[in-house]
Amino acid sequence: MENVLTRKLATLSPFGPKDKELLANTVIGERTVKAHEDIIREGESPDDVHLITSGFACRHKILPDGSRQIFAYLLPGDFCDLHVFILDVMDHTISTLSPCTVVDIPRKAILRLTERPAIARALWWATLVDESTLREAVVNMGRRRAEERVAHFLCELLARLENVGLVADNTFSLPITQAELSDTMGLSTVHMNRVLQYFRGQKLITFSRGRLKVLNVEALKRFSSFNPNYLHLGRHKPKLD
Amino acid sequence: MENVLTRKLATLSPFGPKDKELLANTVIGERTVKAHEDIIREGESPDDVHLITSGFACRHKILPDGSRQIFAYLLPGDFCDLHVFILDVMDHTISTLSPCTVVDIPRKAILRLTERPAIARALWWATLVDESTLREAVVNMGRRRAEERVAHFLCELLARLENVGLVADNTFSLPITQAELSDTMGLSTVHMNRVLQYFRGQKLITFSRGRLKVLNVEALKRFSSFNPNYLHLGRHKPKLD
DNA sequence: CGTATCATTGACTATCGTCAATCTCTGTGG
DNA sequence: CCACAGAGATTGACGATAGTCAATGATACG
Repeated sequence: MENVLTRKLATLSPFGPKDKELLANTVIGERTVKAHEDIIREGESPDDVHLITSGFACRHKILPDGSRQIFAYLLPGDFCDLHVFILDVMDHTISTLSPCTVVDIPRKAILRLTERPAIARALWWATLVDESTLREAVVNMGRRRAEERVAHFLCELLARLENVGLVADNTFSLPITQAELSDTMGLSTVHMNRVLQYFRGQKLITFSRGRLKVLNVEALKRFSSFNPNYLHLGRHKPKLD
Repeated sequence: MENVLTRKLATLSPFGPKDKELLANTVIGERTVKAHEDIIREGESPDDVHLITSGFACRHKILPDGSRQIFAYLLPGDFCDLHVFILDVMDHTISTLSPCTVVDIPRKAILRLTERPAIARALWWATLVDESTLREAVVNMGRRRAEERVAHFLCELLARLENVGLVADNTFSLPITQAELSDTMGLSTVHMNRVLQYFRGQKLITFSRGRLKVLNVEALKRFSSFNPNYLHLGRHKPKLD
């Protein structure tokens, strides 16, 4: 009866059977979305909240000159747009990077979920981790050179995917193009390619046909001075008094 | 009886007299903090939430090589660390940039505030706008060259300060050094200086002795393709059904 | 008036982007 | 089975953007 969302949130907040049942009954009705389609667009004001259950999606913006910046990866178990409850209009677009399965959750169902304190806390936790991840992205873009930046990003992806059980033997599916990676890292495709070549030469990674293997996790972390604190993956100990 | 917080939040969520009274009674006991002191440090787990009532503070991280990245400016009316309710440990440091006045709000008082739905919504709104601002910061760092980047940042600052009534004649107090600006923009101090020289030469701004004047707002916005949507400054229209 | 901090400048270098060509892989139709 | 097309990856040559180093000016403050 467990789904990807329950598995993710349950590590944070101790759920009772009633919480789990409510979550299980909410995450139903998956639909598939092809690669490179929009899930929700800037300016829209959707009535459903979207949850990714498989595949990769991303938050991004397109600038007037046509260039694009991706600023967040949405992995299985991630909510796309919880914030439209408060900020009525989307200020960015969410698109799939690979084929995805998505669950559309009606507003009302979310309101029912947030009546359960443990679930509300877990959802709030999820938004705050998104924010923290963005802060680290700013650090990454502002103060690290291309090689360190990409290494740091890969460490983050490895940690996040491990957390939802999608890594085996330091290998995970990464079904996206180098152009998409460069839009993530704020680099040109050419430079992105050179960074990847460099990592291959250093025997740090292999990456082909949508699968990425980290050959030397410790070296990659050291190289990018990766510290996973900001992901707040450990078990949560709430103080509510 | 109005304070900077009430003024800011009241534009978002319609407050009743009881809401306002509660807010007024919460924001008491200001203390002053000198420039360049930490309000709360990475790794700490404070029992109070901090609210800036005057001056400039910032969120930042220091990297192992000693370089620093500032990723958010905290202006009067901004909360520093609402998130420690959920993420028990700070993952970054908050320091003053100028002398500040700060209010320390006990955990319990925040819990009491969040029992009022209008206030809870306004606080949630504030965190989501922080997040949205961070997304724009990533775009700014990733896909804009130094000149546009700085121009965009100045437009954002102007808009945010206008929103709390701290701008007159397109002029505002910006009591920080060029080194701090460069840590914000991910640039070297030398390059930061050159960008400012360029803007002065273009008659876009003046900036000296801690005061910044935007001489041509429209040109600055056009130059950086500034679109204030992401600040969500308009009046909030909640859908709660 | 001396000192410390900040701002400014020039010369040089490193990092990264652009352009354009080529290569590789994959899937398709004959 | 092979030729071909298209997308993505890779490479080299070159140029633009931004960093580093080091010296010099300006300003503020005791």
